[in-house]
Amino acid sequence: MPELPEVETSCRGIRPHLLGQTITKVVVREPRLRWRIENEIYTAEGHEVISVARRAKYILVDTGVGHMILHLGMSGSLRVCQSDTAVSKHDHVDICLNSGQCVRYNDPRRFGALVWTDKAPFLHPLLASLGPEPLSEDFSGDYLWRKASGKKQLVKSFIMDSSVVVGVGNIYASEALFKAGILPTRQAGKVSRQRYHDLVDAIKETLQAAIKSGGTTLKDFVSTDGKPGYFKQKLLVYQRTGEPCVSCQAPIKQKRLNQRSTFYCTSCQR
DNA sequence: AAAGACACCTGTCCGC
DNA sequence: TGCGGACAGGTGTCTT
Repeated sequence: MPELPEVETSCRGIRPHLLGQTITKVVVREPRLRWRIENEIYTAEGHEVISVARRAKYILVDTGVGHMILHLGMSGSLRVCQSDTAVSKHDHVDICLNSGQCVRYNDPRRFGALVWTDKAPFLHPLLASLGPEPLSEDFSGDYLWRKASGKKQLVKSFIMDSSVVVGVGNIYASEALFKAGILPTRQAGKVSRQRYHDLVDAIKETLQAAIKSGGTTLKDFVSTDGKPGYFKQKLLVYQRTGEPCVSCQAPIKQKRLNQRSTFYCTSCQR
């Protein structure tokens, strides 16, 4: 599920259940995620959760003696349930709490990760070379324009590069480029400064709106599996191949760019 | 150095 | 109904 809004929603969903709780047990039923879950993860047992934060699409759980770094990959999800709730297929990990609840990690494709670090999490190799958060002030039109200078890469690939900016996944890359009126096949270095300003605005708007919609599913996060259907209804181009453009009625086109499906309108995007 | 391809995995859907 | 193939929200690593 996870684009950034989904990860943010998951992070907000689990935070109140984790904060101030002691981790009584970490149950690993299937250690073979993207990387094998190392035994160090059990260091967390007996320690209190001090904070739950998000950086890019990583969820960071601070235990005081180290951090859990959690990633949901393509198909991962988290939910909060009682520790004795029957497990379902692909429920790989439980983080059990003294409240009797646990955070349960489910991931059919196992592209996700659960990593332990006893150093500052931002120094971890997975996080060390990440670009700015898309919703921060550091992410501006000027920043993106300067960064794009001389790049021959497609603008879509460019904004999906996590060293440029984090959290722009395949869905929102198409969506934001449509809103900004930029063809995904443009070379990054050939897009004007003004258009990068428009693109940054579009990325921020798109992500913010999605987080807001994700928020509406927050209240029943505990009881449901936390799968929000928020984006489907608001998507302007993604998976709308052949359907009329919301702006000009021309049929939406689809093309594969760097092995990723890409959706756009040839008359609204230049 | 930069850009693109590939790999990791399971589930689902579509055409034959 | 079954089977093969394509595809799916990510991203580290390998190859050009």
